[in-house]
Amino acid sequence: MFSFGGLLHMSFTQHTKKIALVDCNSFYVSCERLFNPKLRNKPVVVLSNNDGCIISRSTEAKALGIKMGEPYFKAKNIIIKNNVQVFSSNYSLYGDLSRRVMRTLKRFNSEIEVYSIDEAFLDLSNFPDNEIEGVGKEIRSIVLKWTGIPTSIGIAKTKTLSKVANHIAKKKQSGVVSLIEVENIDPILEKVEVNDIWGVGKQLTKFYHKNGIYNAKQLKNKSNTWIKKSSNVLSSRTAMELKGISCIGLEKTSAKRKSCVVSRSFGQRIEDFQELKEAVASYSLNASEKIRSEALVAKSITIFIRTSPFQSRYGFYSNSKTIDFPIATNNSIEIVKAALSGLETIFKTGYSYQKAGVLLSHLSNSRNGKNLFSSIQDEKINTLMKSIDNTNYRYGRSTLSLASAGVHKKWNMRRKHSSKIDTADFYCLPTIKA
DNA sequence: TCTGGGGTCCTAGGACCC
DNA sequence: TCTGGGGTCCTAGGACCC
Repeated sequence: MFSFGGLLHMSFTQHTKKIALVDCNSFYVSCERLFNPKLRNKPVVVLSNNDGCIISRSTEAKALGIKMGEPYFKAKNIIIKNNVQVFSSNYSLYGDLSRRVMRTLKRFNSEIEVYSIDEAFLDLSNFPDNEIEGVGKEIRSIVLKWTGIPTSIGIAKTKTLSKVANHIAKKKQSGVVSLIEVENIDPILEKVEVNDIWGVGKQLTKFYHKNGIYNAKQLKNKSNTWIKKSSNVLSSRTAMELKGISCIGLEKTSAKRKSCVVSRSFGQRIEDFQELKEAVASYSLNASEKIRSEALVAKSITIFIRTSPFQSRYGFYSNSKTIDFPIATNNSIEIVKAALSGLETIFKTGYSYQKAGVLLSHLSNSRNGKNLFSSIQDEKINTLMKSIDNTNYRYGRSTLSLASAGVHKKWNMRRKHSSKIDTADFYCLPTIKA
């Protein structure tokens, strides 16, 4: 009896599930700071594409009251008054640094889930409970030392709880919070507002508030059947996870993606059909190239255009058209052709277009199910696509393009504040003046 | 003047079948 | 005149994430 109980206890402590969420602090700002140490301890923001919104803020910028996602022009006053440093986003830099961070994390457990450009879940169940906080601190300091990127780490029994822990860690000096050995987490959950829970967005917040649920403790204690009945399975999963029951597994193998979108807001509004065609052709080329690089083919394409939803005085117009390919493809020429024919059907004159995009969907592996009709013609096209991709890889995107994608690209997005740092491009190395 | 982009999953409801 | 019911599959749209 005794030994049985002991065994049970042992196996239990050994296998306590421990999920860490490692999240880079103000990631894009941290990346810019890495190459410009003068930015340390100063307010810095990074803008979205087209210099539209603020999507990353340093602690100092947050303290000034600059909001996440706020349009740049609305925050301009605060920015100028406080000499906030502003950067256009530089995704090739951030992507590169992200890979360095992830590579470092893999040293602690090769099976990690890279959840986004600046976040990863790690399974740390193999470490003893009472050492877990120390392990977290170790991870944090190694990542900082090897990549220069500061992180926050939350550790708990489920992904949702590790998000909560991470939320708290962000405000702590040590940057690491573990809920593993906390006997009763209710007092902690009580301080977490329901809208700050992972998986609870605007609509659910509204719904929960209507039902008297304002914090994570209240959601945790709500009956599961009620949640499932009045909301959906995702919500009930969230609640279970708050209870400490793991329902959302780690996705260690990066699954093949199912769709691929390329869309942009224009630097200037477009009224001219010809220009719109150029933009759509250019996005189609990008999307085709992307799926080719992942050895995927698309079964269908959706083209969409719209005017600005913020300037209704000219009338709002938004439309899309989906076209199926007879045979799944990743051939640029075919994809551009379909995109332009789709565009013809939805374009209306008299509107000032603000944004367009293409969505390739029903993606599948290009090597499986080679179709019966593949011919010498197809082989030729494949060879052509390959050489376009190689050339563009070597000499920069859009060295080789299709005429329909245009040359002048008046619609190209604004990037007034780029740091122009590209860790993968020799010509972008910073120059040092003697 | 100026408001991002790229994903995933779930569900309701329609189409279709027997 | 009366006009079933249950199952599956697919898709569009919504909600959420970063």
